[in-house]
Amino acid sequence: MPSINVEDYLKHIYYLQEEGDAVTTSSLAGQLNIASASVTDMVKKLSGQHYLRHSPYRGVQLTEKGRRSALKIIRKHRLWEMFLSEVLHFGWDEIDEEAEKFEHIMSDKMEERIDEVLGFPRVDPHGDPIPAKNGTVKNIRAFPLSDAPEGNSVRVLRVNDANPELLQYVSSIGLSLNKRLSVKQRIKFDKSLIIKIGSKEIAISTVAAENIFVESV
Amino acid sequence: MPSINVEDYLKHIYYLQEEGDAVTTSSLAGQLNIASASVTDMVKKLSGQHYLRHSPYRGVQLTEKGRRSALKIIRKHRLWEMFLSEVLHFGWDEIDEEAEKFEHIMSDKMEERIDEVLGFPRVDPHGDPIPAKNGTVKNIRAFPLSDAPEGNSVRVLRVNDANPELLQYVSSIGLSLNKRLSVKQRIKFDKSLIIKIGSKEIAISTVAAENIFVESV
DNA sequence: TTATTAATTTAGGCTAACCTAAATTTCTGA
DNA sequence: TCAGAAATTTAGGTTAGCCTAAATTAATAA
Repeated sequence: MPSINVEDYLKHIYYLQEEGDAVTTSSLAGQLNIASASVTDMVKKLSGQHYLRHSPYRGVQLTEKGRRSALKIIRKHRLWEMFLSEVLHFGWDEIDEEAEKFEHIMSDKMEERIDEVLGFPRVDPHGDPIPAKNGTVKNIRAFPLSDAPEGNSVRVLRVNDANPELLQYVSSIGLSLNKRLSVKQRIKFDKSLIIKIGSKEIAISTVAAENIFVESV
Repeated sequence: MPSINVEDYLKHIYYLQEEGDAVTTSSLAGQLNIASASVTDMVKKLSGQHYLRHSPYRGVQLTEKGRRSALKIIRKHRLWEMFLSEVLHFGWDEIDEEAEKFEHIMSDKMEERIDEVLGFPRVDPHGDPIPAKNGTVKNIRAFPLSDAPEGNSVRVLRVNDANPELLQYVSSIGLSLNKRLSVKQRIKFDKSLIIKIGSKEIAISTVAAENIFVESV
C-alpha cells in the first residue's frame, strides 16, 4: 500500500505528465511545495519501488504500476469532489481542497458506495474525467477558450480547478459547465477576449481564457 | 491544531477516563497498541502542551483543554458514523473502523454540513451520545444487560462498538437499538442469561450481556 | 567553444513517533 | 516489612520526509 506521500507524488507526476512537458525535479518540487533536494530523495525511492523511471538530471516517467496507482487516487479524488458537490452542497471552488485529504483514506468499499449513490458519474464538477476502475480515462477533446477564433460559438467542457478564485470568477460572470458562449472579438494588444454569454458581452483576460476549455458548437 | 496522533491519544484517554478507572501508561499503550515507553514520551509532550496532567508512575488526567479537544474528535467520529450508516448504508459493524480515519481530517465546515443533512442527531448508530458543539455530552442512563435482574423487562439503549463481531452477533439474534427484551433466567453456573425477544428465547453469554446497555421499561 | 547560469544531486541534519533493553519506582503478599 | 514482581520511565536507536549548503552536471548565450 503506497503511503499518503507516495500517492501525492504519483498524482502530481501524472498531472505534469498529462500537460505534455517533461517532469523535472523542480516542476515536481514546485507542485508539491517542497525543496528540490527532497524530491530527488523520494524519486530515488519511488524508482526503487518501480513506480517510475528516473534518468538523473533529465526527469521522470511513470511506469505502468505508477500510472495505475496515480489513477486510483485521481478517481477517488474526483468521486469525492462529486460527492461533496452533489450531496453536501459544497461550492465548486471549495471541493478540490477538501478532496485532497479524503482521497488518501477512502476505502475501496466507500469508493464503490459513493460511485453508486452518485449514479456512476463520468466527469467531476469541473469537467475533469473520472478514471474508470480498470484504469481507462476518457479523453476530453476540448481546447482552451484563448485559442478560439473570433466569431466562434463554443460550449464550456472543463474549467481548471487549481485556482478557487478563477472558479469563483467564472461563476460570477454566469459561466458554468455546458454553458454556451461566442467569441465577439480578440484584442491583439493584450490578447484578452470579448465574449458574449446570453445577451451580455464581457471582457475576459487571457489568463482566465487559458483555463476555460471548450468545444466548438 | 493537534496532530492526528495527539488527537488519538486524547480520544483514548477520554474513553478510559469515562470508564472510571485511573488512566495508566499501560492501559493507554493497550488501547493504542504501542509500547508503554512510547506512551511515556507522548504523555510528557502532551503534558507540556497542557492537554493533560501527569503524575509520574501514577497516571494521567485530561485538563479542560484536553477534554475539549477529545470531545471535538469524538463528535466528528460519531457524526461520521451516523453519516456512513444513514447515507452510505454501511453496516453498524463497519462504521467504527471507517470513522477512525475520517474524524481527523473532517473540517469544521463538513462537520456542520453533515450535522444538517442528518437532522442534528443526538446519538450515533450504536447509541453513543454525540457531543454537542459546546462540549456538552448527554449522559445515557443505561446499565449493562448482565446486571438486569431475573424477570426484568428492558429496552436496548446502547451497544459497545469496539467489537464488530459482537455487533454482528447482536444483529443476528434480532436485537437493535430500542428493541425490547426480558430476562427469563440468570444461570448461576456461568453467569449467562436466557432472554426473550418477541417470542424467541435465546441464551446469551455474560461477555455479550456486559456490552449491551439497557434501561428498565 | 567556452564561460556563466540554472538545474540537479549529494552530504549532513532535523523532527515526530515509534521501538527494545535497562534502570527505577511502586505494589503485593508471605 | 521487605523481597520479588509488575509497571513505568530512561537511554539509545530507527524510519520517513523534510531541510540547507555544497558539489556536480547540463543548458545557453556571447
